[in-house]
Amino acid sequence: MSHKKSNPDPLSKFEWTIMNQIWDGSRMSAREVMEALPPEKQRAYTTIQTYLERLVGKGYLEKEKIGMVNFYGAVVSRESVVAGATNNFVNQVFAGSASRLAAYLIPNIDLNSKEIEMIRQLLDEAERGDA
Amino acid sequence: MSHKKSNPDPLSKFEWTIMNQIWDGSRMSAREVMEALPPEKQRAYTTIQTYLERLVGKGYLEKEKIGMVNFYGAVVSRESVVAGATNNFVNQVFAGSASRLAAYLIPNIDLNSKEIEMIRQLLDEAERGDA
DNA sequence: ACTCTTCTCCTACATATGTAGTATAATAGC
DNA sequence: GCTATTATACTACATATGTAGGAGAAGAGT
Repeated sequence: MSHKKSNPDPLSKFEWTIMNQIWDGSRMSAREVMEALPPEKQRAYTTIQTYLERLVGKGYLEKEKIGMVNFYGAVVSRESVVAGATNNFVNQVFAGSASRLAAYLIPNIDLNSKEIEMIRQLLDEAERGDA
Repeated sequence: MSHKKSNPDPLSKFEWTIMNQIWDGSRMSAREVMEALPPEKQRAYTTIQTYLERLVGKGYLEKEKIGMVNFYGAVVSRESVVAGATNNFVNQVFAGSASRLAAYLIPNIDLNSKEIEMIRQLLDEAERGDA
């Protein structure tokens, strides 16, 4: 199998911010998204609306009007978008070598012992080739 | 220690392409950069020039004119830029959790046994707290 | 019914990014 | 010395991204 259905246009910085809210929650209105944003990411209400509409245009969200209000829900899974973005990032920054990224990452982040255990676990599985 | 000297403006996609060439090599002219680019990244000669100049403007490159020709060299280390970009990326896409990124990464990339060993090694060191 | 609030829809605009053309200067070959 | 090549400096322009204002509809409170 190798037909990787490619996602829509890549997400821009603030588009990620919006999408993260909706993926964390579910179907949300502009107001709800706005209220869920942390203080440093607050924007004008109509700015949120603009992004929501652009994301519909790009095929990331669908809109459903209930009464007077539009609700927006994700139509692409976070997983697939994250996968695509990670790939792009690795290509851009680590010249395609994900293991180079891993090698960079591990010593440079704070991992607690539980996380370290978890990663060991994953490595074991990767080694055995469990999918 | 906590004064992280923040890099200039973030690099855009094609700016990364250019910077990677220069980091891979060293001081290069526009023509040299152009010739070093893989076929799918070929652009008009003046496009390369434009990027080089923008990168000087952003503080990533310095320009030295030798005879008629400008040569461009990096003034920020690849490491620091990669570090910054990785941070931004992790924040954007993995909501700040690098271990979540690791958890995503490990099962999703092909690691050969040498790389797996290397990462185990790194985990051991991280655990012991060797800097 | 009138007013305040809160939506939606549409429009606008600055800055960033991708992409390259033109005019002009220097140089290398005949 | 004239011509072809190649480099620089400057200008241009489309699309993307960040950001938001205004007009007008709908509903809430009195």
